[in-house]
Amino acid sequence: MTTSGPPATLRERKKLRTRQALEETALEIFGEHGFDTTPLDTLLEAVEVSRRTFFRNFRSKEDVALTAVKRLWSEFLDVLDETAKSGPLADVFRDAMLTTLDRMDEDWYRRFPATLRLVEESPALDGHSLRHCAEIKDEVIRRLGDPGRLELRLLVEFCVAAWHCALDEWLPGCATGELPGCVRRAFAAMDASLRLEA
Amino acid sequence: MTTSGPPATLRERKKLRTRQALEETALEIFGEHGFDTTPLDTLLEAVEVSRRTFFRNFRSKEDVALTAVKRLWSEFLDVLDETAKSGPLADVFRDAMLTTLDRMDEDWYRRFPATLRLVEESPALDGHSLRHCAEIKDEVIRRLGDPGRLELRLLVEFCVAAWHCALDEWLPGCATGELPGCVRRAFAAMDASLRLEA
DNA sequence: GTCAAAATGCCACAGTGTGGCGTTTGCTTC
DNA sequence: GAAGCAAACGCCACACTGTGGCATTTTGAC
Repeated sequence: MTTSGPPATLRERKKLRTRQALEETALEIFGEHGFDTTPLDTLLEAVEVSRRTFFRNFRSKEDVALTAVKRLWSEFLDVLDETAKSGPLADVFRDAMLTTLDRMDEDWYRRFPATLRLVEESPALDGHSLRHCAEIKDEVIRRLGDPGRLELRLLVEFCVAAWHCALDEWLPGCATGELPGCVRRAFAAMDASLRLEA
Repeated sequence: MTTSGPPATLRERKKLRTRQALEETALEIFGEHGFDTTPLDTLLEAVEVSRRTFFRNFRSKEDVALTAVKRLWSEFLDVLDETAKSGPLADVFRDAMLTTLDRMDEDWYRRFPATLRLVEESPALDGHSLRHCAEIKDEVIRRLGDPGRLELRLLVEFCVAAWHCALDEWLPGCATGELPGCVRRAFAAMDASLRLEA
């Protein structure tokens, strides 16, 4: 990430440790026994924290499972704020995503595919994921121009769709270095898709 | 709807009545007191059915609130099965949607906007709605061609995005006759959106 | 060392969704 | 029309998620 200066105080470091332990263990346990079928208590016992503490760190059971996804989009918005917007907005979106992917660390590339597999298996998790994605779309729109502009809304929706298609292509193999290629292919196909005939 | 021959037996009619009463009353009550803030029990007491009976008719609290949305997409798939697919697939999608809208009755045009307003207010409902939409997208893709085809996936995502934009434009006024116009405008804007510049 | 603030744990509660089981109600057959 | 059968229903109890109150421990500051 960009601006994650290591917390000075011992208290903050401790709190961060339990947060990370929850995120990490959540992926392990949910990945092994399924998200819907594993009670939250199983995670709490494994990390040895009370329910109260958990809900002070995460809004819901889904939240802790989706940290990798949220981190990606959070970074994406940061990148978007930094970059100069010029030329075709679809290219701006694609390049911002490529930059974002470049900034993700090794640990993220291990957690992210695991998260996607959880999302595939659990409708509840998928719903949460889609909902979060919708919020991000609104933010992206606000950063790219006039939110009331119909074409802009369509464009952002389409870019996110291309991103999801790229993920679908990438997920089976999950080779870290291939994701940018999948993204480029998906964005390159956007034009042809509109002209697709039966 | 198309193939809804009125149920012959008394038992089926009775069951249908409670189903409809639940759907109708749900929109009233949730619309008045909010979806998240209204317990399911309030609905159950109003319609005078037990929780057990409710969950035999609907999968969840969200389910009963989204019946109008589900009915739309169900009809849309039916229309898609009936129509001949030729020419640009984006046009096929748009025309199928226009046909679907034409088939909806007056009652639906009263419930549907009310449902959309509920979805706007409740993240949980929105998540369920988006999840259902994703399932429909897969069905549509299967009906339009090769599910593995990247361009096809993109196209369907884009068409659904256009539909949602049409709804956003329509929702404030909600005049029944204007929805087709909103749909045409949104689909007409698709081409320009890809070429949008900063 | 002391005191204030923050984080935690424990307890109780509301709300959603599921399963078992006995009872009612409508359908069928004689 | 009466008996038998199956579907729908209501009641009860339970598991799971998420929230609020409150006492306790831990940490940082003076």
